[in-house]
Amino acid sequence: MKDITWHTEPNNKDEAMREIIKEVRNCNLNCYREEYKKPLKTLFNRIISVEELMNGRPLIDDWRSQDILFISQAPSKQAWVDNELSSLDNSFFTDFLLKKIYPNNNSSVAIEKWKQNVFWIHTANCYPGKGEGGDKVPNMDCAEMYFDKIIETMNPKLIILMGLSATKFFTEYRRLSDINKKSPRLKDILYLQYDKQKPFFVDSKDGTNQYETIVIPHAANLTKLSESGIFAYNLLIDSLIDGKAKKNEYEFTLKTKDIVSSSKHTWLDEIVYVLKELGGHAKNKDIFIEVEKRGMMNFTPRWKNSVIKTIGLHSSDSKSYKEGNSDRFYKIDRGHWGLRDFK
DNA sequence: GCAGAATAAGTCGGGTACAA
DNA sequence: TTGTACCCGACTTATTCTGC
Repeated sequence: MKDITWHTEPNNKDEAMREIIKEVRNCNLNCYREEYKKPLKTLFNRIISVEELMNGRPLIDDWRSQDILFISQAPSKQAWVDNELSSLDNSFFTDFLLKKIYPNNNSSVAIEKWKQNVFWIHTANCYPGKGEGGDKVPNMDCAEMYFDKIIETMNPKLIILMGLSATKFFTEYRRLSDINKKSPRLKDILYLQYDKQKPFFVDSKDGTNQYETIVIPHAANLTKLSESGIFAYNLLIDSLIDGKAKKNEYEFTLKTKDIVSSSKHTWLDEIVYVLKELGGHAKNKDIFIEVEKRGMMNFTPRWKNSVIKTIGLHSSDSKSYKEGNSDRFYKIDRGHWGLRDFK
């Protein structure tokens, strides 16, 4: 990770943000230019020439003292050549999102409200070029240069990460809460958010601050959203919608998952619980009585063997101990076991 | 490029048999 | 009664394929 040093006095926030934007717009690294080899056609049959692509400039939102930070992958080709955040006038915004967030306003008022609240940046500020399928996935150079500067200076109330590319910078350095894998799939991130039924947090670079963060899937296919994708958009709309009149104003229905009932209660869980109940240690006979009394488990004809086997698998005092298992129990005597971390 | 489906490989928990 | 070995099925994770 590149070293970034950026210190901002709170009362200089507006000035500092404008400095960052200026720095982005004046960037002369000319990334991805080798990708612009032939003209490209847009969805509406507009032909974009190589010269137009070459003349594009790094694209970043204007500063209006917004308090929400929205991060997506990269500018579209038309946004790039027009040097305008096209997203502000595409159908996803005007026909869907803005209508849900500002149901009582027309499109132009809704867009203006959105612009006043949301500061929009990309993982890459330049158009990354066209790949075999869609646009190429940008590298992390821009993100590494600017994300922390912007977050630390802006101190946003909420961060919205749209699509896999936007999450990559934060998962790469384990800064998205509850995500321990280095490159998780977007699907898994969305499912975890759905499972928790609440947003994530992104840690600041120095770990002293946390920013509430919602991850949403790319909006290209709203009709094919998974349940976790629908939840993500509900969470977003719920967070952005103003005031208390927010209920029942959007179409998605939130289905609450019964997390408790889906979590599995294993023999290990049961034995640990029972040993705690029995004062941190007990003889097998007493463990059996307590387990039977609780009636939480599946009692097969040989269930007592399962208890003994499970203790052995999780005790380095046993020959059955399996390397890599948690070492939860210690042997006091034959058929007499204690719980290691009992206090 | 992205997401979902299908498939393969690996891991874990549970059940049973049997020896000490 | 206790401890261990073996087997099986369920679940998780990784990889590949396919369609948009």
